[in-house]
Amino acid sequence: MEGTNTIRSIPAQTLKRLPTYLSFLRSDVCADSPFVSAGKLAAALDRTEIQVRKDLAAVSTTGGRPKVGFAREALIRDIEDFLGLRNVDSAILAGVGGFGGALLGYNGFQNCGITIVAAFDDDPALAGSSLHGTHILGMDKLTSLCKRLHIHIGVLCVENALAQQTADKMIAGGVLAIWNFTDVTLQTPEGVAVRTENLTDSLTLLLHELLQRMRSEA
Amino acid sequence: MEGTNTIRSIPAQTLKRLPTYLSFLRSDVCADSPFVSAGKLAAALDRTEIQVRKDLAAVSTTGGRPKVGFAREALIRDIEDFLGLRNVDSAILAGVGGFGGALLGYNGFQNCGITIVAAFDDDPALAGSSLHGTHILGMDKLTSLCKRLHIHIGVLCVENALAQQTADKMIAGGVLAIWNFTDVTLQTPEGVAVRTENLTDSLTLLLHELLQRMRSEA
DNA sequence: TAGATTGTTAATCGATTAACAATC
DNA sequence: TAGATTGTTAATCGATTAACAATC
Repeated sequence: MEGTNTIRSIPAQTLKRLPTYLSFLRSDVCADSPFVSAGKLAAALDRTEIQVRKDLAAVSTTGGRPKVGFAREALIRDIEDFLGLRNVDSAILAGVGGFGGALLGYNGFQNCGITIVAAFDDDPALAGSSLHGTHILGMDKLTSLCKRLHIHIGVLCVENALAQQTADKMIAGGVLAIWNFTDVTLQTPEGVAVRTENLTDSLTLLLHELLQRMRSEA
Repeated sequence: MEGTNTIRSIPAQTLKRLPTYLSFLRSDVCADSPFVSAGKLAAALDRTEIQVRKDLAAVSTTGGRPKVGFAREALIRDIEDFLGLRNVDSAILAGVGGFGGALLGYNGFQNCGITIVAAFDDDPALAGSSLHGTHILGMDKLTSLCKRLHIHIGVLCVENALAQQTADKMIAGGVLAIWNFTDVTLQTPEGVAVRTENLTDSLTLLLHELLQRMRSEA
């Protein structure tokens, strides 16, 4: 119960919003002043001021100054620390078709301190080539390479039918976090973190919203 | 207050889970039997049985049969109806670089009944060409084409810096639903539905989870 | 009948919002 | 001082879970 090393725990919903705050704080829109108020963040991110204040209170170490706001730089550092960023890490990517190929050219990895050290694909025509500066290897090399280089992050962009087995290969290689771009709900052991970007589900929800609006308009 | 035409309203969190149920029900794993139990869904999708039962109760018109489960086909139809799918609709896509290009080859659109009728890009080298069977036009044509063809859905894949202004063009053309693949929080009028796939935020949360697990392991 | 499964009502839990106090 | 903004405590709201009844 004692000790300062305990990991602070914050509401799950607050956690989800932190990256949004972070990217806004880092953006040009904020760069003009060394201070940002909760109200300004709220307006830009389309949330209530009270919610933003509470969220920031949960992670800010220095707190804000009445009438002034939060020191931008300090707040950025607090959020980064809380999220555990500022760690450079390596990752591999499986499935270079369509999406996977596009992701190899995605800046976001660098912004998050991630380097894609290799990509894998079943297509023999691709093995040996490289894309956006990343080498492509056969899928059979995935597990061993992850083991050898102690890779903990895998990006999964294969077809749905291959999703589970490819995830299994990653896990066998020691991967602990999977960024899942397939539409499959992966079955993984306890220790493995999975984040699924299910585009089909997401599009479905957008269409639902559209339809509702068109209905209520009629 | 009276009348059967009122739109049923369900919890927001239930709504979010419906597409997941739907895609599982449609999948091969379910095809062997005409019935599915809440327990089976729960196990496959990593949720509690009680939650699934409550969610299904909210949308199922016929209800389930004790000891048997829900009729698969009927349940699929109920969810589709509720979500307002089974409407064919047209969409346009802006920004054919990286992601946008990959999305043009994405099956999910057809599965959701969406046809991408045109793509737009600022790069003059691309205008006039086509990719994955979709014509690419200059960005200046976006608004007028949307108006002319009564397009209501826009997919936004341009660079962050161009995000807002491109969204504005879509809205000027009558687009009512934007699928946003940029990292920008768009400012849009009331009537417009926006769904943002902020990959950077999502990756950030995955890294956070990874770090927490590695910490607690140590 | 017994057992599996659905369906519903009540209890708990967590998140958001509101109200207000504190401070520069 | 007055006003803007933060910070905290209490009230409301919604979602999840638990308990149990209903049914094939």
